[in-house]
Amino acid sequence: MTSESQFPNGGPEVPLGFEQHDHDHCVDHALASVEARCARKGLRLTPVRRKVLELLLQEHRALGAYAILDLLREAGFGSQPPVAYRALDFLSEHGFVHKIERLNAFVACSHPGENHSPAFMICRLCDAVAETQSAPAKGALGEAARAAGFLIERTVVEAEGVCPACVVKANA
Amino acid sequence: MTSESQFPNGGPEVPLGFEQHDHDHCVDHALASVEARCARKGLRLTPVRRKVLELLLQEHRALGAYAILDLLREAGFGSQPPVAYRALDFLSEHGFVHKIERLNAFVACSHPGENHSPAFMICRLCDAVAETQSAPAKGALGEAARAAGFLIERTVVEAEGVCPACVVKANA
DNA sequence: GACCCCCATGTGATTTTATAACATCAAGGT
DNA sequence: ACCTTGATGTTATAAAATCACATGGGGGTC
Repeated sequence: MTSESQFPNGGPEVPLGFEQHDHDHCVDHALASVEARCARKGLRLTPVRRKVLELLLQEHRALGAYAILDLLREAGFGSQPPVAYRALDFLSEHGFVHKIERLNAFVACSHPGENHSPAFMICRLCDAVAETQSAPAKGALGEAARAAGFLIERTVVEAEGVCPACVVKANA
Repeated sequence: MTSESQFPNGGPEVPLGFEQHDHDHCVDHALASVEARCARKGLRLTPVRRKVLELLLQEHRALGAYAILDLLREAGFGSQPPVAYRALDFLSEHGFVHKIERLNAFVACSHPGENHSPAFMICRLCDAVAETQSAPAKGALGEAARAAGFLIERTVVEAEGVCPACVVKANA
């Protein structure tokens, strides 16, 4: 397995996570991890579903359902919208991909753990998306919910702004 | 001006904010406040824009752009999508209404203050939406952004769950 | 007043995103 | 062999959003 020092100059131009890394390795690793989790839980990671996940991991950025659909077509799968949406439904239901509401687009989950409430940073200049953790129920929102008697089941947390790379470009 | 005790039994059935109140008064108050702010800032609160805001205040829940469009048509305004979207763009640009990304819908802002980063609680059973404040930049997300060098400009915070009224119904 | 510019509105057409409805098919159990 | 269940393929349609271009109204300036 290759080390990240293989890319002294940054490797492939992949913005997600705002940092460079050994991408092939990270795709393989993520796929293997999802396969293992599906096996453990008795979930069926069928060819289409696996392909959609692989595409999202490979692209490593937020893709619209129709962009995914195009890639599926190229890969020889069905090319009608429900094909993509059904795979995305499955994958996001189980936390393997996340929908970015703000972009109507989807990213592969970049966190290994089982349950997490993800938060995203979206660059308005280059559309890069980085995933991180949030604990919205712990802050002001959680307090308001408790006070109102509202039961939080799920949270959408998305920050829009400028990613480090674009900040540099903007100042150049 | 009427006091809220006018509705000992809850008044009109309006779920937003998860509480009952004197709705006519709150609409008038909000409209007047927005008018004042527009006057101060030199913003043009034109008839369509004012009407859209009024409709959202009156309905007091999240409305899709096309629902708004229908109401505009009934009120004698233009009825093509851009009419609604342009008014909504203006109103949300200036913080008088907010878009609920999760629902592709819009609500009137229920907070008077100038700048605020709103957060929303969305009931998955009755679609009621309550606005509250958040400080996402203060928690885990803010920390991650600082660490990554990401500049947050705007945040989307939406909690999905069950509102107090529907919790009661569900237990009945 | 005539002109111009800016901005908002009206309108038709189109694009993008998402779902409904129904037929087919493969895997696993009885 | 039969049935059930869940996944896929396909056609059609709904819902959300934008593009492009024409019209019109208010304020300036000369």
